[in-house]
Amino acid sequence: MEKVNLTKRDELYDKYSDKLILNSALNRATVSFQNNKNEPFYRWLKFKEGFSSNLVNHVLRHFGNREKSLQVLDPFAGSGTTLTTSIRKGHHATGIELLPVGTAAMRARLMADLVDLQRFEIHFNGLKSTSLDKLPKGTYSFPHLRITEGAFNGETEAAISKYVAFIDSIHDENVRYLFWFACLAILEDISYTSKDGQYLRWDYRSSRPLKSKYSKSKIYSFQQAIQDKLQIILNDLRKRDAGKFTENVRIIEGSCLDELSTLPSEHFDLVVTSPPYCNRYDYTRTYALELAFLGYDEEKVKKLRQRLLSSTVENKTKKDQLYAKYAQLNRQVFYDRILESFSDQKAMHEVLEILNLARREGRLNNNNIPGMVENYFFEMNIVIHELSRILSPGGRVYMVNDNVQYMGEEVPVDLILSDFAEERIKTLLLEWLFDNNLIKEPELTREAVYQQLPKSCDLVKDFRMYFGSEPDVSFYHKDELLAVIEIKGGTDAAGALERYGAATKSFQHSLEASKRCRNFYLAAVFTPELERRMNDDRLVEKAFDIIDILDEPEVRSEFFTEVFHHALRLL
DNA sequence: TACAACATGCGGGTAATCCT
DNA sequence: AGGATTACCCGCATGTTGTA
Repeated sequence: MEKVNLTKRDELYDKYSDKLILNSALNRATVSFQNNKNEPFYRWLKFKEGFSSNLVNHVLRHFGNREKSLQVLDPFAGSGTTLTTSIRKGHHATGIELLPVGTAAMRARLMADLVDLQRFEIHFNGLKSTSLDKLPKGTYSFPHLRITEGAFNGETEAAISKYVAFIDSIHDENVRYLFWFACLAILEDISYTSKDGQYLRWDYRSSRPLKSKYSKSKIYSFQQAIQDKLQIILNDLRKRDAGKFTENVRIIEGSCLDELSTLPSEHFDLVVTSPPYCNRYDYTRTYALELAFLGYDEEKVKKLRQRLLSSTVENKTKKDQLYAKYAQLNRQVFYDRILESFSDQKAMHEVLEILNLARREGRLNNNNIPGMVENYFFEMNIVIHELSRILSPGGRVYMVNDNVQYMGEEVPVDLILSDFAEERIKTLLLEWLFDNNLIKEPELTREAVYQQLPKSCDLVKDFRMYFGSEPDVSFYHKDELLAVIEIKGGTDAAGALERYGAATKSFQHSLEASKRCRNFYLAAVFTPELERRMNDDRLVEKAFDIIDILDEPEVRSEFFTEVFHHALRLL
């Protein structure tokens, strides 16, 4: 075995070991499309990469019953499960999606609100009563890409042509769109291909020269598939809910790397999303049939591949264009901060070093893997920073992701991304200080803080606040230490005492530095034993539940009162 | 036994570098 | 200089395994 240095990833695991939890309510079926495949509306397009409406419902329940309707965002909206599920519960939803297959599915959902049911049925009955072979041929031929060539047998290919000619004669725009979408949704079923992670896998019956004999379970005839699909759509249309989707959903077609920066700060309460994984899957290839049907040629497909969040070995870096974009927006500081936190991510750089070494020694099966991993985290870092800017106080992000392995090296995607996101509570403190005009530095603006958290900050009346790691936050008046805050986000009860133990060291230091110092302990879990220990030690002036601070305005204001009024006497 | 947000590999073309 | 060799990029494909 080769000798590798795993410390940086081990350190990251240690840092977050008490925050990792297993939740048996969220299983494989929930976080994938499986739970959705028989659900009305969701089942129109088999969007394998999606998660289920169950997951979104779980998150909405977990987020708690709020009086007001929430602003929900999905920056990687896909076929729109987050949006559809959220508005059903009375919320407002915004979705960003670049893959045209996804936006087509969401457009179909909009049409579902608008379409005239009777006219849909008339055309459906018309189609059922005539055999497709008897219809005129028309001029349409399926615009194949290189990698879709030979995906259909002759009969199916002809049927598609005739069907497209048939729907061209439908005058009602909404009905026509849904009929067109039905065809898009059955392309895989009627082809020799199946979507298989990174590429299309071909059935042995196709005319392609293949090394292995893969047998697709069932290849449907066009007539059968289209009728089944239209029937499902018709059944679901009868369950539509009076235009709610159209009224309460906003769909943005584009890349969230471009679009998030156009959204207002502190606007969204909840983000539920599933970004692409760092796993080499190339959706421009698995969705090649659909893209061809949508009119994408080779060139357009290539361009689309490069615009998507980097998750394939063929993605080139977007650093330069993102720099140019933020320069144009006059937000270089934000971009620089992202660069900084990116270069500070030691576990990721540990992985990159190992992968680059392997590449130099010829041990990688594809030499673009290090570049892909780097691009992925750089772009995701931008997404996370933008999300933190547009999230309202108390807002949360729920993200489905997975860790990956290359050459046996695990990349802890979840932890790296958590680390990027951890500054939320510090931002909250700064926000409160701004609200109460307690910040002295005139050049430190609210916008600047969202872009870059300062390491320290001068407050009025000779007070000063420092951000660090041990302690997380400290307050001085002139040279005297007056208060420190330790933040422990772990959620498992078993680790509660261990986390407190680590914090006591920092508390003891602060008391040695200044007897008047007040210690605040913020944790996500309090056990009876922990309460007893804190009572005995008398190190902690006051303890708060992090979740309560984030969620309950009264607790938050009590926390601020304790810190700024009682401990610091700043007010 | 079919199915997977799973994991790893290969061939051909071109650019870069080496060698005489 | 220019032919030979190597490195790298790009596009496309197959192999493996746990689970329901």
